[in-house]
Amino acid sequence: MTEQDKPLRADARRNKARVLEAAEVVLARDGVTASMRAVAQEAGVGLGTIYRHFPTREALHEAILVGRMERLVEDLPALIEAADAGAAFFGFFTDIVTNASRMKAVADALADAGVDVKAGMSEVGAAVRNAVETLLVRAQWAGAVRADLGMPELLALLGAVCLAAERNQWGAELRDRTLEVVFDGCRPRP
Amino acid sequence: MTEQDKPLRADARRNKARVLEAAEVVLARDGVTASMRAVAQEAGVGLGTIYRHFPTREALHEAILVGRMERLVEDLPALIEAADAGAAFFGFFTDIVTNASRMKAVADALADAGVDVKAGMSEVGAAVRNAVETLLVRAQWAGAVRADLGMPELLALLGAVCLAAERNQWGAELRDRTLEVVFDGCRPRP
Amino acid sequence: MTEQDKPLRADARRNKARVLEAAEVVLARDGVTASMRAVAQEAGVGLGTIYRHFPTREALHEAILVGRMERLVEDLPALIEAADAGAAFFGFFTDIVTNASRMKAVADALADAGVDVKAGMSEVGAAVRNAVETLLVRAQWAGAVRADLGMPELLALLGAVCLAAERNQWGAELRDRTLEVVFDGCRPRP
Amino acid sequence: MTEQDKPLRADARRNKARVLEAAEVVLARDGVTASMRAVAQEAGVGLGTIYRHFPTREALHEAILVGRMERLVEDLPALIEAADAGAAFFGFFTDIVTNASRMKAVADALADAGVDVKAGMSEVGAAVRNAVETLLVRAQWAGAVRADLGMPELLALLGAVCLAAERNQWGAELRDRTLEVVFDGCRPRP
DNA sequence: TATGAATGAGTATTCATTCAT
DNA sequence: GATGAATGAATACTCATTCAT
Repeated sequence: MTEQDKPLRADARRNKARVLEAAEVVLARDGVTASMRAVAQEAGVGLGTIYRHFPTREALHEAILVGRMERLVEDLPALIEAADAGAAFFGFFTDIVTNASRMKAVADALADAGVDVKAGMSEVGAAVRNAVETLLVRAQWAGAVRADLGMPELLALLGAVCLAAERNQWGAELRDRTLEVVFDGCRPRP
Repeated sequence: MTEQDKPLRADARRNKARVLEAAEVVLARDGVTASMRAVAQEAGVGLGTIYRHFPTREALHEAILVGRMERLVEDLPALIEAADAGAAFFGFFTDIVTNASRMKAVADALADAGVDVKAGMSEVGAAVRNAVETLLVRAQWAGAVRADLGMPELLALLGAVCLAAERNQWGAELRDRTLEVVFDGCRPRP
Repeated sequence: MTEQDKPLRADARRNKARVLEAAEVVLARDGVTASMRAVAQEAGVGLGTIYRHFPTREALHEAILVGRMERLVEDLPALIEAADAGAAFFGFFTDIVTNASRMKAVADALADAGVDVKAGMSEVGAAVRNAVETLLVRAQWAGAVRADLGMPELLALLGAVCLAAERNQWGAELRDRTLEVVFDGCRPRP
Repeated sequence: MTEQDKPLRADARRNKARVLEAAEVVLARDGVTASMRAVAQEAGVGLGTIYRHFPTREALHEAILVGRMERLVEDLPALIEAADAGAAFFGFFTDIVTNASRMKAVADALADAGVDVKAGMSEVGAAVRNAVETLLVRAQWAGAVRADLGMPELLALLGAVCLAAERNQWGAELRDRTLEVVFDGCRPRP
């Protein structure tokens, strides 16, 4: 049994979680240029502890991305089973945008549109894309979404709106009015 | 009488332009964290030359913004006079997005929708917004754009698509397919 | 509970001392414009180590001041108890001037006569002034110093001689001859 | 006739004088670290003009020193001829200290006590020292100053008091009280 | 294992000096 | 002669990363 396979001690696992949580808070507050020291302080651990769990700053950021993806995936199965496929599709879209401020990285990942996925994120990323595709196809079958809407432009749109909503702090009204335009563009011409 | 009123010497003006050009290239390449030294090297000038024309890194970034705005404004009068108001509207939208890789800041500014514009950019920013509004109203009068589309959501959409197109390096096809959805959303329901 | 209360690790304290020592040497050699890098090199530590212990250049300079003051204060109680009040007074004066090359800042502080002392130095500065006053009064009672010599001019003289001795690298002979003139001026007319 | 011998054109001479004057003002205001640009602005000339007259920053500073020395020398012949040699001696000392705020450099030069005189200053510096020595010797002959007071300690004292008076902004009263002590130290024991 | 002290390359900015205009 | 634009070495300070305690 190599050292890599060893399960983490309880306190080590707890520390890893605290670091991740703190990193999300600090990145949200200070932006991508937030320092490792700031993360350590927020987490209440030493700098070395961060580096024990994440070998580089990049690795920590990537771990946050993966975490967000995983949380996203959790909600998907229920939506996929929903009766109203159109409502599920548009609702999912709206949910993501509404939470865009905590989803910047998700937006980034979605906007990547399948290219250039970072190592370690391929599985969960693929899971998300699969689920989105399922939502899309079901909504198209149900006639709620135009048949010629492809995944690339859907992901591109979703990513774009998330990015802008987070960056420019869209209010609820602006978000709803903007999404209404986008959704109308997604609906079949009558 | 002050130095501000004096026109720059020919070589100084040339250098200032080179710095701005280089800064656009370097910012596009390295992101907002690009160093002043990198800009100086790209421009082929000394570090001091940058600081002669732009007292701080912030000032340089703002100058880039203003420059982009100004270039944008130059094309607007012709569009406003165009016969086909709908084509002018959608064409302008497409133009901006097509050049989005060099227009990140424009997107920011547009999306800001008039809020928190840096000093010195208010005028040109307002000019752009005015022109966009004219294009919108004319396109609505011509029946090419739905009547209930307001400026806030239009600017939000425009900003979002620009931001994403620049950030994720959309290819021509992805861009066109995505814009087609957005444009359909802007058109009146038949 | 805070970091401030924690005692420094042994090596950290050693490094802090080395930095202070090196800073004294370098400031004496290069003047107040000495660079932080020069201090780091003299101390044999990295630049960052200096900044860990002293957040700014100003803070380092102030720490040197305080350190010198403290060393000065250590010697005072014994002098104040000395049998020969005149010898104690003139001896103290001579001691300070003799060490003037490492006491430039003390001179500044003394000459300031209580005005404009940096925060954190007021206490020790006041202690020095109190002790000097005690030495003076006792020497006057003992008839070794003229009764009309006040603290302001005493501190002014002390500061002046220290400043010049440090600045112009007085040799032992020049210092002694000069002090003899000053001391004669301090003695009562027979 | 080489270029070096050519007398300066009237405007050039005027500019040189303006630069010197401005440099005195700026150095007094900003200290020795004052920038050449600040001097140029105060003088109302271009940077290049300064460098036409003074090849380096050092040269400018030295020129200021020489100028101050020269002004000092102008007053000396009258003092040397004065009837009361003691009054002349102490009066000269007081005058210098009184003007110490504009005499910092003089103080520096005097305090050098004959060592390390900068090139170009040797003549005027020597003139000053000669005159001071004459004042001293005459005062000693007149019995107003103790016979064992040598030039080195006299210059050292003078320099010290000037330095401190300028640095710590002595008021008139503090200056007079302090000088009284020094002068008493210079007088013969009765 | 956890800590945080140490490191030093990298950043923005200033300023003496040169030289084209 | 005068100007001020250009230069780039130098400075204070930050921060990702390593490693002794």
